[in-house]
Amino acid sequence: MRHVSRQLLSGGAPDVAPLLLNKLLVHGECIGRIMEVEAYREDDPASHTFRGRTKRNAVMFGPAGHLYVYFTYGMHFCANVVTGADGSGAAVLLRAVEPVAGHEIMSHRRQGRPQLADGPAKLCQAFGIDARHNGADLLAGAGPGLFDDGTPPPDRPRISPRIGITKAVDVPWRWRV
DNA sequence: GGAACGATCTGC
DNA sequence: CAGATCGTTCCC
Repeated sequence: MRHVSRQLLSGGAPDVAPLLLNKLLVHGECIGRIMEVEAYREDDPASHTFRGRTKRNAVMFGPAGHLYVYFTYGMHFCANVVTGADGSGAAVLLRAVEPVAGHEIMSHRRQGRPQLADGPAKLCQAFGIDARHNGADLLAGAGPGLFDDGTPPPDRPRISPRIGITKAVDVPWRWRV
């Protein structure tokens, strides 16, 4: 199994997002197949980068292949794969993965709840992803990684507007298997 | 300095 | 459907 290529992530977020479906998120013994994603980019009112670079969103403006982790609602972390050219302020939000391995530890981290990773904050909790992983390189080294096991993205992913936002609510940048 | 608000989840 | 809970952002 090999890392996803940096090249694959170098395009615009709405182009890259559907290509991440069926890729594998790996962290420690936990493995999950990506089932749902959303795209965000700099000219997009719903994006954290819309109002320019800040300390919080700096990673999104960095090179593709790094992890942008943000804290929200006072208690949740969400994880994004940074895409596009260095300086472009775009990323793909990981909204859901299907657990492939590490069910036991995920279930423990999720306090026995049956839904392990079917939401952006739930998957971070299940995989033990938090602020320490903000900026991590997903394509090299230890820590969380993004892998390709040869499973292609779906030919006809479900496409719909993004969830939980209040701006650009009709932009259809949500893809799911 | 202060207030408003989340790319959410859970339990009622 | 409302409450939890706090860092970030924006406005005064």
